Amino acid sequence: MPSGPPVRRRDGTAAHPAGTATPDATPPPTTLSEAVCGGHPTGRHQIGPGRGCRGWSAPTQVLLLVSAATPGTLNDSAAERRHQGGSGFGGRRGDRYREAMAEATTPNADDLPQHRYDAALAQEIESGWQARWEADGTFHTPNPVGDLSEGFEAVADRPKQYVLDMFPYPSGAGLHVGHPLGYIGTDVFARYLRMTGHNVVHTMGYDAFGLPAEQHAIATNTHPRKRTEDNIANMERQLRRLGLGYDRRRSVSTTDEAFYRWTQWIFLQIFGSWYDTDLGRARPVAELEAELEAGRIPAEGTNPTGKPWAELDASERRHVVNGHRLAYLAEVPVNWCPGLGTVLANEEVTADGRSERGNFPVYRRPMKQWMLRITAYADRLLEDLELLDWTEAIKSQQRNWIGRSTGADVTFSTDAGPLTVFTTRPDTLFGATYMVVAPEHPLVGALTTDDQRDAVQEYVSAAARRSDVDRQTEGKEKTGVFTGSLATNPVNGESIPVYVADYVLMGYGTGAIMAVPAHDQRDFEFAQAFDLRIVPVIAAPDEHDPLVQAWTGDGVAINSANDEVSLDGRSVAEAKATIIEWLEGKGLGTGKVQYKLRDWLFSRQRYWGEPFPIVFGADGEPQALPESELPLVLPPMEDFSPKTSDDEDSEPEPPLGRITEWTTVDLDLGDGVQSYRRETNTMPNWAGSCWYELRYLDPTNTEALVDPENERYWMGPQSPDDCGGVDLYVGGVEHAVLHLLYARFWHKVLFDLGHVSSKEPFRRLFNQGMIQAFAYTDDRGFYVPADEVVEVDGAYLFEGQPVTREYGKMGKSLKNAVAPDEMCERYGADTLRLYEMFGGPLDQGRPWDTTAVVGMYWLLQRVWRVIVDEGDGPPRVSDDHPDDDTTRLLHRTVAAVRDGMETLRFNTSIARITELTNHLTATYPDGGVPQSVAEDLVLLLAPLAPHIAEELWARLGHEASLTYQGYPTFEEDWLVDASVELPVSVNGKVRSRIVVAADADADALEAAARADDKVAALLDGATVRKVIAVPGKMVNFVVA
RNA sequence: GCCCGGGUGGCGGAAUUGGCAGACGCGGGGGACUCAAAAUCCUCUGCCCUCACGGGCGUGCGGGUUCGAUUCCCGCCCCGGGCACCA
Repeated sequence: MPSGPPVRRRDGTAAHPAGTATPDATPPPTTLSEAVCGGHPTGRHQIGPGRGCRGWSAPTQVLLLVSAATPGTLNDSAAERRHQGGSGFGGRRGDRYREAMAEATTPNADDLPQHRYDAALAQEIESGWQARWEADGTFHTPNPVGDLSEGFEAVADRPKQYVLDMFPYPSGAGLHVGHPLGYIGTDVFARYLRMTGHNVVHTMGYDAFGLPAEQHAIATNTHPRKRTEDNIANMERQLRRLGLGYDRRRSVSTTDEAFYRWTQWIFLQIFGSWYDTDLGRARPVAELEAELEAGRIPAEGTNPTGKPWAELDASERRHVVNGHRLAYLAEVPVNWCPGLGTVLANEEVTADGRSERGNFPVYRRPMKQWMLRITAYADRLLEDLELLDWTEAIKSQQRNWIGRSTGADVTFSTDAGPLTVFTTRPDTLFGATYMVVAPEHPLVGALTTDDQRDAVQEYVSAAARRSDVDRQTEGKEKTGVFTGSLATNPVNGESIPVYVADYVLMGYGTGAIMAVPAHDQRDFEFAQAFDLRIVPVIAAPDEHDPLVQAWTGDGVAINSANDEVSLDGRSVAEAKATIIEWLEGKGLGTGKVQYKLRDWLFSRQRYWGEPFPIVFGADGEPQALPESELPLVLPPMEDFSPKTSDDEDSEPEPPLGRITEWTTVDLDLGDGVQSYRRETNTMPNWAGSCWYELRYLDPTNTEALVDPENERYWMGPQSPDDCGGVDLYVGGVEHAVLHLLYARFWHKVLFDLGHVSSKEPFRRLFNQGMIQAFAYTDDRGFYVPADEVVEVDGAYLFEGQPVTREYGKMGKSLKNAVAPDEMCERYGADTLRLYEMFGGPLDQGRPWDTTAVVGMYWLLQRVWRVIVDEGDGPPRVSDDHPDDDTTRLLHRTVAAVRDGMETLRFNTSIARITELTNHLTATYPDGGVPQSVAEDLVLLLAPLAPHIAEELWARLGHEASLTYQGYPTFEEDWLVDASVELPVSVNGKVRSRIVVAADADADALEAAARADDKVAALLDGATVRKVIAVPGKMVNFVVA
């Protein structure tokens, strides 16, 4: 390890490198094995009396790290610091910030202890250690191979852990205290893992393409790259200040050319493959071409000429192959958002038909756009959820979005030809009394009879005019028109009318349904409105009124038999199986699985995104750019604003299309040099986040997106049934069906093509809660700055006027944001970290309460005082052995703190550390805490409050950072008391307590309980019916 | 409407999952030290009755299982989130 930055003594007289002994001091440990007390990683840091490694303690060993980067602060005396206004306010019970700020200067600062842990000292410690960690590369983690592999052999035997945060969009507003909740959580966990002997990869990057940067750039007339880089720099500064232990060499931004080169490369892999449904995986299109050559029949709809492969020309063949690709161009109904000037994915449109970003209206229109065939993976995306350690909430959202339904396709005959429907209830086929086709159904024209033509045409065009928004807001009243045609029910030969109605959607199933009003509520409502027959075919319970609503529950089939098959008496499940078998035998239908998931609309008409590595030849068919052309760099532009409009019928115009010198290019793609037209759309901002976790593992690799060996080491399956992936992924719940579904899809494509060994990108997902805060409105309903509101006798006042309190998201609009920088200045980053972790389990939302932060500040001050003499600064620990009470509490604390760490319930760890600290201040009011106990306290605290822990560790005589120090361990023997106090209850009510030996058996417990005065009094004269004595738990007497 | 979460003091939250409800912290009350303050420390703080001793009630509500329920079962209520004419 390189030596640290210059180290200053507190009085500024002499500088020594960290851990270097002052002349009159006992030398500090100099070798690694000495310093780590038994040797990390496999060795455990033993606590308790009698362990071999004694700490080193000398009064003159007063080391304080000061940032090398801020030499100006080196000569600040404590007194000077105290006049800078930041100190002296945090420690007064009951103080409010504003009062503290008002008395910026503390009277007679020289009287204050020189070594008090106050805000100024905390910041000095923090910036000093942040600088040293950075200079030492403390959090650099080696890879098995490649550029970052130096030093891997030394850690190769450790278990690995990949701890990941959802990387942020670098917003211009900067962070508020709600943002880093998850980052602090992963940092605490990663630090704990390092101290328990793991090789931990942990870093942070930026998801920087997207609309806000572009919109802001347009507004301020700067290039989005400039804006993005400024925001990233600011965010890095804010995060650095929190002491987050990242391997910064691994940081990436999705907007880096070196990064999006590989985003484009992955797109080419997707474009270059097709989904083989027989094998259930993606394969390169070259293999498809070989199979087509060998006689494979092209997939339905991919060969409009109908000619055999051998007779197709090059362009026609290209068209056939393009129709199979996982990335394809298609004219489909898309979400057109004129207000943003771009199309959007289904996932980016809200339920009421508006854009998730900007809240502009979205219209469905057919347009030719890039699609990714995520539907090919619907089954695997659904099934593999079972392999994941995710919350049920997120899994169910994904299941819901994928929307798998099993049922059957059934074909009815009509005069216009066969009409196929999808149904999940083929068991109710005998109850089908009419049919409905969607207004957009291709058979509508053919089905419509002359006398119905006017009515149908009017209905269809009215439906087309209405946007999805209108259809939704009009409620669920059923409308429709009879087409004039009849269809034949294949199971009973009945003629039933065919209607056109907009409650049937073209985009799901076949766009046509068989209607069973007795057993489907929507069909029931339509049948009521149009006076259609309702034939029950499932026996409903007596209390069900068939005239009020459909019976959709279970039951036995009735009225369901023809000459060949009878469902009568069978359950729903049996009836389904029976009728599907019959339909398949007759060629009238097939069992079918249907999904709600649609293919992913992947193009955007925006500037600030990855350009597609695609060109179009003379035949208009898309072709891949050769890999040698990557990265295809986003060309510079003066005016990159999108063409926005409020006109629903406007046309998308990608900004890149305006750079005529860029849009055409001469290339040789195998047919000699020809002129090609570039794709001018860009990728959606989800592209980079679909794979960034892989790039962290090998950020400098120029040969591959990630070296397979590095991927296998960090993300590969750990056992035969393991899907592999990141060991812990922490982020907000808002990405349940966007990023998390897209990333899984890309990862599975890369898996199929052999680029990764893990089936899933994120093995374990943890959703951190959101920090919310109070906000206040005045009598006009306007928000007032929350930090200027005061509480007086339960009322809230702003500038003397009463205001109304609300509770909501923290942010600019509610004027209730609190910046982490402000907390760092008032208390230090360690206090902020502790406060954020103390609020509750990481997955729970919580209110922000600035007045409560001080509790954690006081805790750190107590910890500091346990170890450091506030007046002169030397450690005030002793070489004494701890007494048994202290040792026992220490072991219990260690056990509980470890448990909290492992379950991500850091709040309980902090509570236990507080208890230990309070015990030490009470037991050793005048100092003299045994050094071994002090060291364990510091190590316990280290993942949570790393700066103060490092500083105390150094002051206790250790040279090396404690980052890789072994975390304290406990011994079971110390967890049990010799005697325990147990409750004694009579008829379930606790009446007394007895003290017995911890291992007392049931008889001994009962005897001790009966001997208790209070219990004896209660039992006197009563009949004891039963005695329950549970050793180690309690005694209960049941009396008459 | 359907699907997921979740309801514990004034507040954030603990409780090894069937065995002392309320750890720890904030807020609040009282006190020590001090000329006074700051800093620090001690102490009380679920609700109700009682001068007190003590007693009663308490984990959203109502039932049930059990010697014993915050924990398990049944039925409701409320809050948060997601989906929503998906056949």
